[in-house]
Amino acid sequence: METRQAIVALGALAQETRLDIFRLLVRRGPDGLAAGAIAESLEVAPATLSFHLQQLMHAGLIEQRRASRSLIYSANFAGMNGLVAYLTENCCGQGVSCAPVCAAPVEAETEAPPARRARRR
Amino acid sequence: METRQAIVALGALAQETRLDIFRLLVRRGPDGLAAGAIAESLEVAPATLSFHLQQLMHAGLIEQRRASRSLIYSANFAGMNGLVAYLTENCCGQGVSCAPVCAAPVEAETEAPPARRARRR
DNA sequence: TCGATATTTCCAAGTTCGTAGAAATAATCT
DNA sequence: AGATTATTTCTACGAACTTGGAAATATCGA
Repeated sequence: METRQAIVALGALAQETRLDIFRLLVRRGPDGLAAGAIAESLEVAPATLSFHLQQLMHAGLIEQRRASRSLIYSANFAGMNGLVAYLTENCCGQGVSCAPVCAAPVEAETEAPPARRARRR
Repeated sequence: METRQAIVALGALAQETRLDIFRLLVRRGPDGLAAGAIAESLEVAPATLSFHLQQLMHAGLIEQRRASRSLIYSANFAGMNGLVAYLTENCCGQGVSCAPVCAAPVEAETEAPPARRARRR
């Protein structure tokens, strides 16, 4: 993922309503949710929701498909994967671990900065 | 990390100049870089740089320390860790993998890996 | 085709962000 | 103390963002 694209994705998630929308869709999984259902669930005006959905679409974080009259939105996990990958690759030190999910990311041999076990005072 | 804090951190990184600053500091490692050096390296006006540094500080993504007349800024890897943890936990499907570093997600602990014993959820 | 439903587009506020010149503050050196 | 260096704070302004009412568009059912 390029920096330009990462900035768009970060900006898309850096907004309360949009982050709520995205988290809702993530929890919903691949099935997704209709725009109307999202609007009702989060209590957002239709026009406002549509605006935010487009921002998330443009950021490559959600996908859209039509089911009859409804437009179903779902999280784009590949897109989110790309963002997390960008962050871990560009914004986390190589030696200094920044990946919380797995203990041994790539190379673990540099010194450990937060190693001192300061006992609680 | 709470959602409110995550939004602040995401917003801090969702800006070209600030992302440049942060990536520079990450590459620089724990030694960090003086404000003046950052301004020169990125060609940003001092007042503008100061504004962005405060945003990053407020987001908990960088740290500040004084060395003589200079203020040295360095990346806060723990803070970045918290952000990545929030994203993987809240914005990535459980079944659908979204962690690119390691293929097998291992019961992600909440935060603060090497610190004291982690709190139970 | 007509009416009903689901969303988007258009538009007009009000709000927040990004920028940088000038002045102020902090620390050091002679 | 006075001069010098390093950053921040104050300030202002244009740009970008957020919101939602009203109208337009798209699809479906009768």
